[in-house]
Amino acid sequence: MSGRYGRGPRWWDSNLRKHSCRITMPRQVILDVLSNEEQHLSAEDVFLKVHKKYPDIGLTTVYRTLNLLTQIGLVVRFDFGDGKARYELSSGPEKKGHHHHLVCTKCNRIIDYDDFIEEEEKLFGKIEKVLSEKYDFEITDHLVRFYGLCEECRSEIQESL
Amino acid sequence: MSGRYGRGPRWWDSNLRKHSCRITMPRQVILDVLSNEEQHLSAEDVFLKVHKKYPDIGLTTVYRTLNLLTQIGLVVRFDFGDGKARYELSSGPEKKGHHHHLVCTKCNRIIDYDDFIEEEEKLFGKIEKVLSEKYDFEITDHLVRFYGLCEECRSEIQESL
DNA sequence: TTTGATAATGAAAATCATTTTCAATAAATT
DNA sequence: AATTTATTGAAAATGATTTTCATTATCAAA
Repeated sequence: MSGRYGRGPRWWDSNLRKHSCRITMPRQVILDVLSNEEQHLSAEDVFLKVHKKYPDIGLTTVYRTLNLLTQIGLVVRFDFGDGKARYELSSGPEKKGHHHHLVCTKCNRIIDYDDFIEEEEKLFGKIEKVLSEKYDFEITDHLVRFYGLCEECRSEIQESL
Repeated sequence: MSGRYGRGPRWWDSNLRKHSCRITMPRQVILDVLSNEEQHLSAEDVFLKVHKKYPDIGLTTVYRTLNLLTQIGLVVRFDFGDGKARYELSSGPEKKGHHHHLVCTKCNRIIDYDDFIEEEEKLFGKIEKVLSEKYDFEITDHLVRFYGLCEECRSEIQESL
């Protein structure tokens, strides 16, 4: 509810307008939170951060906004299998760019990496080409994730022996 | 509830015993369903198939059993982001072996592929090695998924223009 | 700038997949 | 066959997310 959001226009305004979405305070605040955050936040994480400064913004709106932003492509949604979805800004000046994940199966820590080895990027292009032809499938994106144990969890296990 | 399962012992019996799990009828039936199925079934899918022949087996047991089987490694669980988990036999004579997925973002169809191009397998070994060292992370598994539009959905879109 | 149409919001209720509880039952060991 | 204890099913509980609906704010037009 209420008022206008303090700071000036943002780079995503045009993005919202393009999709004929109104530029509202909750949307601005939620995008601000996302753009100041390097981690993958759940809807509730976003809500809590938003709530500190703007207690009037409800959880429902956070969900609705995250869905909207995902649909128009400003945000990417990940499911890491712990029951709650995570969201991350996908484009714009603060964007992270394409990256892959390391997921610790013990503590659920997620490490992003985008320092691909040279062959990695080249090969994905090639794989996508081969697969599109073989399966008549138009590939638009890919997801790569490595599962295992992070250093901390490994040492915990060591100690308990 | 009730009775004993008709057919003789199965290859997974030893697997269950190893983990001191009892070999019960619901478990046998659920494993039979999974081993006769090439698709990725949701818990409810499994329940419905099981229910046809054994209406006494409840949905709760299906969930519990799928969790158990996942824990002992007989089953792999996937989250494709549509809100329900999918399960698939991971080992044994009928097993599928490691594979990757093509996911249609329109109709949610999932295509499995395991006819990797030569470089693909080689490269993943290499990437895993580099990452384990760089991030001090012990990699045990990986997940690769390509998103896009399957042929049918593409032609639907064509027609609607 | 004010106005008006309508998109967006918040609170509460509804959903939906999955988990927990608990008393009854069946599997394995004796 | 008897005993122990894991497993089961039904119903209730949970937790994330969505829907409903009356109210409010945004933006385009006057």
